[in-house]
Amino acid sequence: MKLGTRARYGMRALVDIATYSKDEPVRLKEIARRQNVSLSYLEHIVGPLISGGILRSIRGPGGGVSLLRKPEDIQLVQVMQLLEGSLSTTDCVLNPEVCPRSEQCATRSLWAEISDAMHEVLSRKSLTDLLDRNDTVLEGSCVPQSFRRSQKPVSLSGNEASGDRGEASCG
Amino acid sequence: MKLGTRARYGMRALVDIATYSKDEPVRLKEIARRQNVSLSYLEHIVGPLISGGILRSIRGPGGGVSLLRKPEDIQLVQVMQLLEGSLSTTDCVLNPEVCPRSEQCATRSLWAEISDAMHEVLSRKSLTDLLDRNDTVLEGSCVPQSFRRSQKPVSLSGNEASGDRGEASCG
DNA sequence: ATATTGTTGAGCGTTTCTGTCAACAATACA
DNA sequence: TGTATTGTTGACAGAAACGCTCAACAATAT
Repeated sequence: MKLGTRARYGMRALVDIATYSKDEPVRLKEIARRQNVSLSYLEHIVGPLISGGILRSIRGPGGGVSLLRKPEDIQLVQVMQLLEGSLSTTDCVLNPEVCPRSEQCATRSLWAEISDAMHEVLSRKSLTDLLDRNDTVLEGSCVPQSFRRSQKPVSLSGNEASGDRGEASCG
Repeated sequence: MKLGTRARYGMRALVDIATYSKDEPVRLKEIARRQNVSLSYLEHIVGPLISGGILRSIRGPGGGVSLLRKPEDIQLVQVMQLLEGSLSTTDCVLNPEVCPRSEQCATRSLWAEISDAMHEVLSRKSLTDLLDRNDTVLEGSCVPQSFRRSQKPVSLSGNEASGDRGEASCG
């Protein structure tokens, strides 16, 4: 039940934008730099937030992305659905017809309750709830997961293509 | 945030055992048949439940698995942790030290709240809560996900090794 | 002994995830 | 108009996770 990088990076990007976009849009390149995410990847993460009506984008010099609504009007449940897709823990929760046993299933209601619990937490929250904390220190970040797994990734042929960033993700 | 088959099959196996093991243990082969899961796979799913103290196993003829405690004493939160591992949505929720930004992270507390919400639902529930429903109809089940994806799995060289089971999972 | 049943680890094919690259579209500005 | 800048999109690739099978093994009953 671990979240993917899309949800984690995407949510942090939103916080970043809300923090640094006072009147002008924020360049993706800057978000990528501050959040230690590759620009190429961030573009794909931000895409759904734009088409989903959370962000507005402006191309060309002086362009970037900015919030389409005020932070208090951005529901995190919508953000999560755009970033991660449906929040339901099984397909049968949302689409009972995919399973002939749905009506009489002993476990389906449990999966539904778990899904609802997550949904409820996110329904109660807006982007503002992530900004209340006084951590404007968005620069610097976490050791990426790959660094925590094996003792030595060894980095064959001295390739440090992703390692030279040094740190990237986590929360 | 979809559950894997381990959680789904494992939970259904527990319900199956609670239903069909009145005094004698239940053979894995029978659970596998009723739940439409392969025996080989079920063995691996059941393993953690045995080592985790949920199930007792007896080898040899007349053997099988049975509940080590009464259903009302089996907390679903423990079952889930054995089947799925930690319920936390990110590593930093449980181990803040994996991430230097944990203390000041804008998003970490959100991930923690979601994790807690799931944890709380499962903490309130025991296996009994899955047995209350009068669906002893555990036989037959769902169309496996692989059947819903492509139109035709095609089954190269007429191999129906897993296809001849016809249906398997879902809830 | 032998058949039965659970236990464990290795491994394999597929899918998903994470991320990169390249071509492209739109805009600002000279 | 042209050029640099910025976002948009799709194809793709490597890595990891997932789902599952197989085979060797251990324990038990008869």
